[in-house]
Amino acid sequence: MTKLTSSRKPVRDRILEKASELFYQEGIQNVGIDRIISESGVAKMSLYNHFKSKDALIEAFLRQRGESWRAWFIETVAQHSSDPKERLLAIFDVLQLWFEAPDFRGCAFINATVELAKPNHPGYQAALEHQQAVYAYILDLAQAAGITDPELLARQFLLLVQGSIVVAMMEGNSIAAAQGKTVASALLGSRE
Amino acid sequence: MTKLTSSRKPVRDRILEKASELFYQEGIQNVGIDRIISESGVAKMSLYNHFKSKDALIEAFLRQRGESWRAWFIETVAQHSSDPKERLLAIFDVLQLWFEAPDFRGCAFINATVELAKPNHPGYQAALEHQQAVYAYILDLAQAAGITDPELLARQFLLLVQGSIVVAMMEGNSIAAAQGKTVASALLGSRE
DNA sequence: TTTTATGTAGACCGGTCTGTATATTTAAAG
DNA sequence: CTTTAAATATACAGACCGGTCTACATAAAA
Repeated sequence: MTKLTSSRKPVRDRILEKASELFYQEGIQNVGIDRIISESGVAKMSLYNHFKSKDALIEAFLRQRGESWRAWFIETVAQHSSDPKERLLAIFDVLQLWFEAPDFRGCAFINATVELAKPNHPGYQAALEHQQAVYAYILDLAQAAGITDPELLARQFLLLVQGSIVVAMMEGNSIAAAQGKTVASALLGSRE
Repeated sequence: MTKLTSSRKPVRDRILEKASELFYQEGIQNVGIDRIISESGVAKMSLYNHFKSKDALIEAFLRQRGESWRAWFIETVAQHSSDPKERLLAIFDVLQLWFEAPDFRGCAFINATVELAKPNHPGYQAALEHQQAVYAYILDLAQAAGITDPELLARQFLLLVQGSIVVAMMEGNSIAAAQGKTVASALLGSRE
């Protein structure tokens, strides 16, 4: 008969999945290796077989989360509209959806830079690359929308996005998203 | 003769001073009690004589830093201009000054909420109160400037301020301040 | 001078942390 | 059936953590 434990998925995936959940939810430093292995039902040696250290696991967590978050975000924005300019505004509708998720606890990458503190940590670089990727995505939208000086607008939007995330996290509600959208509207409107 | 050690200032002040420096610079969780006592030249029992626990020390650090930061910020903005509307823009000039300080490592209160994670931590509430105080200050300026719907503008500015801080911290430079100011200008301009 | 308060020095405690070593089981491939 | 690779369970090392305890030094107040 098949195993009773939840060992359907490969061991590595189960470790990374549980680590992602705990790291994001409770903070990287507040979650120990023992928590991860016990809650994912895996032996400690299996973890160190797939990841050479906790730092390596942290980096894997950040890189995987970066990819999946951006995929979700870009896809959801695309579903809101096909017009680039409308998509720029839809960014804040999608942010609001995110903020309202019960497990929302801010941006994993901002949080990681705060917690890891040292810029030479492998996870720190992953966080920077994520922020660059988000900027590149907004820049794409701005260029597709025919905005003059799209780089400036993308940077302005980046500030608004990050500001909304931080305020939403600290306050524990989603009203920052709608307020960010009003600023975004003003920025787009002042260019016509 | 007077003591050779740097025991000019009261013990409690020396502890709090060094704790503030280390907590902000390297992160609360990355700094242990032993570091604080050794670098401030104080006995461990003295620390626990003045603060009942590390958590209490963290809270004291945040409350003291909140007061002194806001005092510096408000004063420096005031020096930039006496006109309320110009002061709203000067916010971002002062932010830039802050970002360029060699020891800048983001907002101690955002960082604290990320690190402490648990909203029932005594330091978490202190961080929320700081954010409220900053909002109240911006609201004051907006009202003095005769802005219509000053509450909305203050919230919009709060997003910009927090966004600028986060981006400046992650990137390690101060260009987010000037870009935040362009958004602030657009917001004020679109109201005339 | 004696008392009292404050600070120092350092050992020490229980607990937790990351990471390793070892011995055993499982299961698939030959 | 045998071999081989992967996962398990568990003990353990070594460091570090927050926090307590005790013994001693200092200095001002009585």
